[in-house]
Amino acid sequence: MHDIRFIRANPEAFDQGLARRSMSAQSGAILTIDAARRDAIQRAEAAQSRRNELSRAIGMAMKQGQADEAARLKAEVAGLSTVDDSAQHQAALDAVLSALPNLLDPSVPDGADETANVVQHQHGTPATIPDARQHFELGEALGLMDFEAAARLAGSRFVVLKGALARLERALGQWMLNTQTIQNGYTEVAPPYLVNATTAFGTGQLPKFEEDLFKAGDKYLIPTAEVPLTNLVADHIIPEPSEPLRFTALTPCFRSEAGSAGRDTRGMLRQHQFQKVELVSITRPEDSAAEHERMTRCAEAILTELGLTWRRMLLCAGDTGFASAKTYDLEVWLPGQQAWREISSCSNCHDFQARRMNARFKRNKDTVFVHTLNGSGVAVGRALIAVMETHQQSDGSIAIPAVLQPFMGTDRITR
RNA sequence: GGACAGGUGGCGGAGUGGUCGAUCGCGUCGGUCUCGAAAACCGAAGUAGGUGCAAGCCUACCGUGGGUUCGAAUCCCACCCUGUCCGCCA
Repeated sequence: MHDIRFIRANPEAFDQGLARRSMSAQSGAILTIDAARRDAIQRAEAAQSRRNELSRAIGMAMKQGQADEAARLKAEVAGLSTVDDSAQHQAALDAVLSALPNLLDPSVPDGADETANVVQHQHGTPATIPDARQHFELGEALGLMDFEAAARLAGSRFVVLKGALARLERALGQWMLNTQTIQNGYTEVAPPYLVNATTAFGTGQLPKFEEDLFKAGDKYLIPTAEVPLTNLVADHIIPEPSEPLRFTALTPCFRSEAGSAGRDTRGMLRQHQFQKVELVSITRPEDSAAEHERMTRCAEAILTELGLTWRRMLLCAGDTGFASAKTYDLEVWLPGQQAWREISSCSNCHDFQARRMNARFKRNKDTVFVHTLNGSGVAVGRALIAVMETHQQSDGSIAIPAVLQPFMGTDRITR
């Protein structure tokens, strides 16, 4: 959500910010609504003030037994105009502002799409495995990955994992969660997987992206634990966070994948349901940039310890998400697919979500909006894919990374 | 799902139609005292919007939304949430 006062004071800067996202100028239309809104407020409040004044006088007159005077004042109140259309103008303003994306951090490069993203760092070199197979080929050959069964049970974009692969998914989730809590100091949270509309609005899923969510009754299935974790501070004035608040959760995530029909239909790269370890930080404004780097490193360490080849991408203007001011994507190399694929996305949202959910802290006399950050630490389903394709053996078995062996009870998955 | 009881400022808890944004306690902040701290004492402090160079002034907010009234934290209606008991149930 944008600060109307910022737009009022800096209309050109605001429009230039939108232009970086290939959006047309909005400040003119916004300020017109704002002017009408303030005019309506002033008229309504003036009338209200006069009425309050007369009401007090009536009370006084009645107390002193001056019935005639009271009656005269009542008649005067009855003649007062009571129109208050400020709420309509406010609603119109909110509708416009809540649908506009966050302004970008100055360090974000220009560009229209992912081709303009910038490689920041690369760990390892893409392996060329002779006759490398993709994860679904490996999984089906092992008899532990069943897309047909999932389709019968639920439909497309689901998978059934069995035996050692089901256990591998569980091992990945447990190990990642342990790492983020024990080593990196995040507080483990077990949040609801369904949230109400207010919560979904707070992080920016609503109103613009409702079609991406699954709905159950009047609730929404979370598309990421970012939604409940970030909203933990919604509507709160917290103590000044000299050290960032850090939350993590391992949850299933549910996405309708509306609009991605035909993309990544084979395998379990793009599913309606997947596990993810999410990282969320709540910081002071001056701390969010450093926290963004720290959070990204917390995700990167996971990939390194799993023996994966990865690179950090700084997303360009056109590829940065709605609520984010700056995003790093982590991509892993998938030897079977011979491609880099996103496995984590770490975003600094500045105060954009904080404004939507009214999350602040107190500093001296001021109430200040917090900064919110979120990142995958990391996506479990995609980590499973990466481990399978990276550590596949010529006989079709999968070598288990050392860090996962205690959770697996074995160093290899075989038929 | 049914029956009761509740939802008030960071927390606890008063307040049942007329200067109530709201008594009080705890906690917080500033000060006095002290070498320093504690205790004690004194004082300050809600959120948002509008307006003004500013001091300030105005408006709204007592779960949410309506209603009654000149006037609502207080009365009425609906809904949401919490607690207790009952029913059902992993």
